[in-house]
Amino acid sequence: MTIRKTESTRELLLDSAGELFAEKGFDGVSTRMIAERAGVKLSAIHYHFGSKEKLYREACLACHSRGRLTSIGMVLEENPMLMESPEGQAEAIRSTVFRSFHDHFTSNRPDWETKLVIRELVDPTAALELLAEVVFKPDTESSMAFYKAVRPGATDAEAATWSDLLYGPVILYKISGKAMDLARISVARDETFYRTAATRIARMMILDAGLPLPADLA
Amino acid sequence: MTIRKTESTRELLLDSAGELFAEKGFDGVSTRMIAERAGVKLSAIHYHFGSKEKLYREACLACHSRGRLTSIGMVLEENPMLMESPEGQAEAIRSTVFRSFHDHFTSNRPDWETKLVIRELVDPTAALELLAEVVFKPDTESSMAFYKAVRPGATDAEAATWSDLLYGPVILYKISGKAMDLARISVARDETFYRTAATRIARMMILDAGLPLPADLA
DNA sequence: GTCTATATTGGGATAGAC
DNA sequence: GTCTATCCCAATATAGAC
Repeated sequence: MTIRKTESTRELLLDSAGELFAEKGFDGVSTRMIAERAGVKLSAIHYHFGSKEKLYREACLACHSRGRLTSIGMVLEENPMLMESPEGQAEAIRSTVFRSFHDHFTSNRPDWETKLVIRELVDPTAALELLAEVVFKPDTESSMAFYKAVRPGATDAEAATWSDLLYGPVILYKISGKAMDLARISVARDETFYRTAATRIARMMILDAGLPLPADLA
Repeated sequence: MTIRKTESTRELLLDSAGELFAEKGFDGVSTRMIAERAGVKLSAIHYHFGSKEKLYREACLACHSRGRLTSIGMVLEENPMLMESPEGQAEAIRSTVFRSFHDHFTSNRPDWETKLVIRELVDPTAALELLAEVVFKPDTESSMAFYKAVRPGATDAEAATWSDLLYGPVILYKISGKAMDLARISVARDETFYRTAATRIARMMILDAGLPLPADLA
């Protein structure tokens, strides 16, 4: 989009394909559209990737490695001391929620890089199995482990439903933007809106885990 | 699938189309697949509906009229007295959440009837505008009005984010089932799981609205 | 209203020159 | 590695007999 002169044909194709697949899904995009947007010839796709399906898989993996979804496991890895007090645990939740929202809505990263991964949740293709192993499984495991550490008696189902609420809302906001704009014209999905949402979710998740509420979330 | 002998060709096509569109999306389904599943000839589609796109629109509308998503507006209409006490308001939330989960996961209604509507949230087609007016707008308006009645000082954005959390989780569960099964094989999405989820969400939403928690949600 | 063709387009993929 | 030209098939849609 900007300084693409230096990008290789392969990278141009990956970018174009990622954008289009994220927006319209695998079936909604033709190889001709991808080639045209990339400014290369159709046959380049098959030369570099072999098939449309393989290009799709490559795009999923590329966008995963470029734009990782924030997980509570990442936050705890960066600052392991957070686990040592209820206040720290609450902060880990707050940080995870706010960083997730930042990743998706206020960072300047192109949004197809995560949207494509999330799309597989909803519209599973053959790439889902791969992504589940590399992305979804580690993330849910880290948040379920966190919840069980905080509430030792919890069942798997309880940990899972808590974990779902940690990531679910941001996923839904990421995916269903157009419908929201149509449904309520009075509420703009701007930075303030997402801060309001993140605040509410962080507060609810911290309280529901039985942890003390940080002052800035009251 | 069961007693379809008496259904008209038109109804057979609507059912088959609804099921397939809900599962694979507009682009993922061919008219041939629809006709074959319905047990009718391809040309019947164009005779009865004119085009694939018109059939899709009809299917969206049909499934909406058959399987309405539970909204807090419906609950309050059925029992207006609930608004008259904080306990009643809390019960309205509890009832909305549990009925939503029942509609989607434990009723014996075919799930394409709501899944197709929800899919438009994620994969907008030309039908989205119509559905936003008929489905999404009334539902979000009723829940935002409810929140504002409970918390008079609330902003539009606050009401909107609360409303999103009321319906969001069940939508996400409805849509991303396959990915969840792959991501955590230890947790079955059975009736117990969904009861756990509904309990947690109802509890969080009631507390976050500043209302008293019913005894059965502790 | 339902059938059997068939028209027509657009899709993914390939061959072979350069 | 990239180009042009083309193959082959599946898709939507239509025509016209019954």
